[in-house]
Amino acid sequence: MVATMDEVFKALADASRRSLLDRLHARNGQTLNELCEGLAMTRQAVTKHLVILEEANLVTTIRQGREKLHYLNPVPIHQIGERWIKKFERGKLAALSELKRQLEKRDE
Amino acid sequence: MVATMDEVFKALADASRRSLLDRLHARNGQTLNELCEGLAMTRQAVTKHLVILEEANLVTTIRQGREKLHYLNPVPIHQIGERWIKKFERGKLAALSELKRQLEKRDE
DNA sequence: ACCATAGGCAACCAAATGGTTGCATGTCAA
DNA sequence: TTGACATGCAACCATTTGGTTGCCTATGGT
Repeated sequence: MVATMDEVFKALADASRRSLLDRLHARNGQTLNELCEGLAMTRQAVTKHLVILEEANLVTTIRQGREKLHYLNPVPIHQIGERWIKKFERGKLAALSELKRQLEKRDE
Repeated sequence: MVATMDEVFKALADASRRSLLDRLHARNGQTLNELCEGLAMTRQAVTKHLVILEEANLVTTIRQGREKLHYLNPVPIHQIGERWIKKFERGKLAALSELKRQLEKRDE
């Protein structure tokens, strides 16, 4: 349950998994079969992706009878933004101007 | 040179590569050998990681004599934040309250 | 000119990844 | 209670990944 940031990054590395998050973002609380619709993948492949997303705490599930409802948990995504991306925003301009300076120096 | 968002996500998925970005963030414009220092990895392994970071446009290099200087390019990181993460920030509260509602419903 | 230094290239390897098929289990409805 | 439907589990497979070793090339200093 205590997903590491590494698990989140790894979970987000796959386009199919990002697409599943997109689908849940469009409509939350879908069943496995609903999430499979229109995908060029077997149900079992989707299950595996969903397990990885669950382990990264990006998706939470609720069993309801024979159905399993999948809910997007945006918190880890938000944390990536706060804890990781923002670190690189600071000094962004400084880094770029230094790069520009070096690129110009190269052509002297 | 036109790195896809998929390349960026994949590049960020590896902890060693994120650590290399951290090092460049701490001190920009390092050589390959400098970036290797203190790492439990051969130089060739680091080279491979740097190639992946370059292909994702996260790192730009300048050849200077026999040295190759590596510069962090924070733009793709910023774009992930803008184009991808922000999408999930919207409706974050809505998603969480819906999840809470469902969790409560489960226990009835 | 020579040698140490910085980096590049290629072959190879084990493990992880993303996918499949086949079968088992659990639940709802007639 | 029986069948259809929703999901779970496990074995298997090809490809990708992250790493290694060994050798080659290029540049700078003495």
